[in-house]
Amino acid sequence: MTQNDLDSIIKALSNPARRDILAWLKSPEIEFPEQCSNYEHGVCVGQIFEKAGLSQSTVSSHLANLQRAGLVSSKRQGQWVYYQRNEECIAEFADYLKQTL
Amino acid sequence: MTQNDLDSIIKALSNPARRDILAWLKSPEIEFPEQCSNYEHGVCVGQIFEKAGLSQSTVSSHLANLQRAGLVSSKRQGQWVYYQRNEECIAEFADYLKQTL
DNA sequence: TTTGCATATCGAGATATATCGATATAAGTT
DNA sequence: AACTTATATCGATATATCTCGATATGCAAA
Repeated sequence: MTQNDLDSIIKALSNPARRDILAWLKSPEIEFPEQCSNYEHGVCVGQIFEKAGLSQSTVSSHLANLQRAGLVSSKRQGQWVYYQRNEECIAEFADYLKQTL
Repeated sequence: MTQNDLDSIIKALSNPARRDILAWLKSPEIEFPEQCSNYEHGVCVGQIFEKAGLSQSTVSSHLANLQRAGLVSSKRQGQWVYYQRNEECIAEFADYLKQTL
């Protein structure tokens, strides 16, 4: 974990909307019951948008931010783009912080 | 740990200068060998200021920020104010994050 | 009480972040 | 091809953060 990785992750987490999104993605079935498709690759942007109470562009921007930090990954399926947590990165970050903070 | 606590802690940690200071305070004897007094209550502002490469007022502001977040505590001894890590708060935060992130 | 040192606070300017609406892109539908 | 839906990008504005120098405050020494 480089200082740059750490920096982008902490900055990503420093925004409450992004923390909310990351938390919601822990339980997609519970947090996004409206979604028609399965949760194999996570939750699509529209679902998150509806729940977030922010504009579509803002939500998209937050998701891009989380992805740049490595905290989530995305997969396009037709018109939709699904986002899911990158548990490996998240765990590594939490461990690193517990170790070094 | 309330959402407010979490928010102020993460925001405090989102700045690299503040992360540096917090890291330095882990090993005062090594990082601040210049300090004349003992490290009982931590390190005084002037020492941190000299190491940080930032203005005195900026360093003071960063320390106040860390303290508001609960990550450090301060004790005045005569003219000097000593800052030290609040290990309890730091550990609680790291655990909370590992649990809930 | 005046002077000097250590730290905190204030006000201003610069940079970063959050947010939105408008629009572009990508894919599916008719 | 034209139209609709889903998402991303762009440009603008508002707010927050970082940083500084100047100054205030707290304390100690002369």
